[in-house]
Amino acid sequence: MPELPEVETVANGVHDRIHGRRILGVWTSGKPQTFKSPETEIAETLTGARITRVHRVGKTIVMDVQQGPGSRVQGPKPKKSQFLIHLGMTGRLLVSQPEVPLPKHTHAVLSLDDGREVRFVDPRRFGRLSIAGEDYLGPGAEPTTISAEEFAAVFKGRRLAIKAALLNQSILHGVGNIYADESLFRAGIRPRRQAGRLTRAELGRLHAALQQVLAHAIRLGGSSVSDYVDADGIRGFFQLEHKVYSRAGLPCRDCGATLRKVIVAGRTTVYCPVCQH
DNA sequence: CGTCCCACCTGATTGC
DNA sequence: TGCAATCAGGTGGGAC
Repeated sequence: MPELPEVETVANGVHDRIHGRRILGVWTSGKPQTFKSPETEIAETLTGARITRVHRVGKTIVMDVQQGPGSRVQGPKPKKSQFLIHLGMTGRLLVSQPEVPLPKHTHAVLSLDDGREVRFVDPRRFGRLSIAGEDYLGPGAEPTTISAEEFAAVFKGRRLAIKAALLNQSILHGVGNIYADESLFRAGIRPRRQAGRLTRAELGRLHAALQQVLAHAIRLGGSSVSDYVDADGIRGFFQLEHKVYSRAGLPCRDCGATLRKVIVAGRTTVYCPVCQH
C-alpha cells in the first residue's frame, strides 16, 4: 500500500491520533533487516520522548519527537529527533488499544502515555525503521509541489525510460508503480520512451497528469482514514478508478483498445497502444 | 556515474 | 483438494 498518497494518508491519520502523546516504552522484534538504525538507538531515542508531528517525506513516514523530562536522552535543551518509517511493500502503521492481539509480523510497538500502542507490522519485511538526527528531506524532488519548469529539468539528458525515471526516488520521490502508469496514461506517453527525449509539451502534460492523479488519490485516501488505522488495511482506497494499473488485457476505458502489458525497470507496466505514443 | 538486474520476504492467487 | 508456480503498491547493492 505504499506510494505517496497512501503514505500521506497513513501519516496524516496517525498524526491526528497520536500527536502530543508521550512514548513510555518501546519493543522491537530483533529482525535485523527491519532496522536501519540499531534497535538500542531507536529505543533510547523514543523512550520518554513526546511526539510533536507525524508527516510524510517521499514514501517515508516521519515522526518528529522531542526528548524532555523523563526521557532517557537528557541534555541542556530539549533534543529533537525523527523516527523514520518506510512501509516497503506490506508495512502498516497501526494505532491500537493494547488488548487488541498483536498481529503476526509485528516488528515494533511504541507504548503511549494514554495506554494505546503504535504498532509497525510488516509481513514481507521490505519496510525499514531508523532514526534521523536532523530534518530528514530524503533524496529526490517532491512531485506534488514541483513546478513544471523544475519537473522538465530533472529529466534532461536522462537516457532511461520515462517509467523508470518516474520510479527512481532520487529523481522524484513518492511515485510508485500505480501512479507512474496512471500518470503516463493520462499524459498519453508510452512508458518506454526515453525520459530525456520527451518534448516540452509532453513533459508539461506529464507534470499536470501526475499532480492531478496524486491529488485525486490523496483525496480518496483521506476519506478512508478511520477504516485502515483502526482495522487492517486501507479498504476503500482501491475504489480509485485505475485506467491502466492492473488492467492488462482489458479494454481501455477511453478508446476500447486492448491494454498491453510489458516489463519496464523490472516492474509490470500497462499502457494503451492507441492512447499513448 | 548512469543504468540494469536481482535478491530480499511472506502470502494470496492461479494453474495443473 | 493439494501443491507448485507466479505475482505483488519497494529498494539497495553489485555488475556492467
